[in-house]
Amino acid sequence: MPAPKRERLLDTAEAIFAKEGFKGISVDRVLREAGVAKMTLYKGFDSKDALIQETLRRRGDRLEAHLKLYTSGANVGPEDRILSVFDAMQDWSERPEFNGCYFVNALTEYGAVEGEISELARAYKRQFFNFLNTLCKGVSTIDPEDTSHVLFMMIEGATVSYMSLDDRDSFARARKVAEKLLKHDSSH
Amino acid sequence: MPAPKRERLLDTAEAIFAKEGFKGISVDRVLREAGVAKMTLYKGFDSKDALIQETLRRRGDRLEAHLKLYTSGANVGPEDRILSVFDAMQDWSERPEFNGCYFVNALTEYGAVEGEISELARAYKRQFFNFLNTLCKGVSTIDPEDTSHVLFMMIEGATVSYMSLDDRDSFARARKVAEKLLKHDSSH
DNA sequence: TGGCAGGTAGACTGATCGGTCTACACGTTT
DNA sequence: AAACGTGTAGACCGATCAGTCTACCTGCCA
Repeated sequence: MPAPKRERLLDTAEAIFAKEGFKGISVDRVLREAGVAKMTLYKGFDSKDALIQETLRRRGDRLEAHLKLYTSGANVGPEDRILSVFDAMQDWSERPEFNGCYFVNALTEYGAVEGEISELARAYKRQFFNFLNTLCKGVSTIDPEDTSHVLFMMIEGATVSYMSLDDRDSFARARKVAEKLLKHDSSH
Repeated sequence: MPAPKRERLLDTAEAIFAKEGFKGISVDRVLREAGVAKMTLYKGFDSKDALIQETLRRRGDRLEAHLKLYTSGANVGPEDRILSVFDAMQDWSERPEFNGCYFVNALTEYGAVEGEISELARAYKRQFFNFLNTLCKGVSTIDPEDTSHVLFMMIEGATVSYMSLDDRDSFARARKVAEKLLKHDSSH
């Protein structure tokens, strides 16, 4: 499959899946909106599930790059590096393709049955947690294990609050809580 | 439709929808597992969507009763009332029917299109937020608006962490953070 | 005991699903 | 220009979807 068609197909698929879920969307719908023929899809991918898996990988890699962009400043302290994750997620959530966490959404539809999709989704969530965990290990005054779990919870919670209550300030609010926690933890 | 069949149908439907999502589940599957005939379903409900709506209402009412059970103690201070929401959710999450938030899950599949299902799901999330908000108004030393949003985020985040990282301690962890916040906020 | 009514089983319908097959269009090579 | 090969369009396939229809069963009242 020529690269531009493949790109268009994956971009369209990811956009639709993100907004409207996976199982309820037909491949015909994706094909129609992408302007791509069915054989073109099935030459490049084994199945609809394989297409979904590839959109998960692409989104995961894109999110990872986005996070690293925000947290890899040279002259920033470890606490600020952590706080900038919240800025990164706020920016991420303002993109039109955002509709809650793509991987969590995949898990609600595929998590009950073992399979490559649920494994991929879980792997990317663990990867995000490990990313937070590594950042926390740079701060000597906190328990990295506990704090990274708390940070993970706050970011996931901000995501859900953003979506289900239309709370546009959720990430800023979560960031403030994180600031408080990073300060207070160091005081005992 | 006789009451016991209706109950069995709704219980089975809710259990399957909770574990495996909505759109990917056929009414035939629900019928088979409930041991109920198709006509019995369609005498009692207009459509699959109407059945889903009723499961949302039932679960919402059940969760509300569960929360009130935990938070309506007579001789409990307002802070402890708030903290007991985390105990309630931990208990709730240990039930076999738990698989993340039923309403958030419904929103990931139906949230993009206006409809009765997404409206119901959003309404129950707002109701939960309002419940937290009311509890917060009983504590004079905090900003109820801000705190209830933060509590909402933490509970939703604990739910996602529980599901996607298999973090069985997420609600206890979130409760500890809430304790800290309720104390610290009162000190300035 | 006869007849009526409510409820149920499961065959059936048209639409739509994921996936395949075929016929052809077009750029490249000779 | 002729022959070839890659890639595409869309008809097509069996399976399955949500929802309906019909034939029957069963309990109830006369």
